[in-house]
Amino acid sequence: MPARRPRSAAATRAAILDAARVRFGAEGYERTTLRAVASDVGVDPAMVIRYFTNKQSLFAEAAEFELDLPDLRGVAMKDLAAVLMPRFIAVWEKDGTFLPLLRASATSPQAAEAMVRVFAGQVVPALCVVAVDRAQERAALVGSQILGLAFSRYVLRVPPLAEMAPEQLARWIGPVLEHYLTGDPG
Amino acid sequence: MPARRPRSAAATRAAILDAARVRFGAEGYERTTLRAVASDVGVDPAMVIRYFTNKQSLFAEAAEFELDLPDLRGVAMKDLAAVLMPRFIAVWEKDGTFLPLLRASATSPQAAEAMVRVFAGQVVPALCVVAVDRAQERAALVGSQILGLAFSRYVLRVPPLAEMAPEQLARWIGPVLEHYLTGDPG
DNA sequence: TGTCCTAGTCAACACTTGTTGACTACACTT
DNA sequence: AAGTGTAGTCAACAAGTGTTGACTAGGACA
Repeated sequence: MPARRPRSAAATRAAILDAARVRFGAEGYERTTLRAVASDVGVDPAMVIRYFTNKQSLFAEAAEFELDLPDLRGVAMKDLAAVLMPRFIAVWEKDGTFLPLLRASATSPQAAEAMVRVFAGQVVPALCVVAVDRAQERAALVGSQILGLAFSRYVLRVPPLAEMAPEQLARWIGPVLEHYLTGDPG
Repeated sequence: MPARRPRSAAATRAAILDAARVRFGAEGYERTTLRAVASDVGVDPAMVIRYFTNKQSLFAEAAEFELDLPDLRGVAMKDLAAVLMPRFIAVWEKDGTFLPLLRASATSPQAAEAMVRVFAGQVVPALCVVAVDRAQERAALVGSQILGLAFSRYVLRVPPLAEMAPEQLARWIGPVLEHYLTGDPG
């Protein structure tokens, strides 16, 4: 019998959560199996249920995250992208929680709702201080571009976008954000 | 025994394909079951296999589509969005083949590749006639915005975007396309 | 030493899925 | 009326899923 060296409950719970994030992020909700997550951690599948009761609950916890957008007051319109882009990229690439949610939201209505909540709760407020009118509309447009970028870069891996440097990306996106936030279409 | 009224093979095949498109579009690849598709058509699951041999093949056939982008030569830059947007929206809303592919590409590498192929084979060439240099890069950026829009509007159903009129959408997007196709960031 | 609590395993359940192969009703030919 | 090809059904398999409940090693404490 190989010596069984029990860690603390909190440690395994955290390990499971981490593994789940990676798997959900790489393979999406349905293709991620509890058995795979468990085996990543080197633990019995039953443990996953013990600590998270459900696959759905596990996902819900794995997909919760903070964007931590900086305060945009006092940032010049033309510098907006340069300020925001690094933050977005950091969140995207932490292989933490964004990708799982993005992937899952394509097929799961609940995940889609969660995504909308993140958007409404964190992106819209941050942009409200720079968009004078029709904030919802403007923020949604900004969101659509940001989301499309994430999808093209990390999910589809469209060559030119997947390899583009963050600064270059910011230079392209900058005028677009400016347009969405201040432009005035009929 | 209720009278069994066999249709032509081609007819059922087509019916199955249609049902599959709807299901794949609404629920994604993994959550779509052959049994559900079959029951939509009112037929035995075995028929689906008989005509398509595989779930994967069924999907592959269901997700093949033509964008039929118009020839953009002679279209003024400022009218580009007004020309393109209706075409995109038509394809998106036909509940034909775009949504299945978009949804599936979030979790299936093959679907993602298929999406990239559509993009490289149909979007890039159409835009090449209006983008002078760095066509790949410019087209990819345009694609990211278009994709993000589709995702926000049809998958996430972000309120302001889901309900926006196509013309309004075109007015917002217009300057962005123009920027991506003609702008010059360091 | 004996007794709990806790982190963990084990084996199995109930169910769903894609897929198969053998069978059957129907309609048209002869 | 007999026969034949085709559109379709039926029942089942094999594999994999989330989930459960009963059990066990191992340290802490009395």
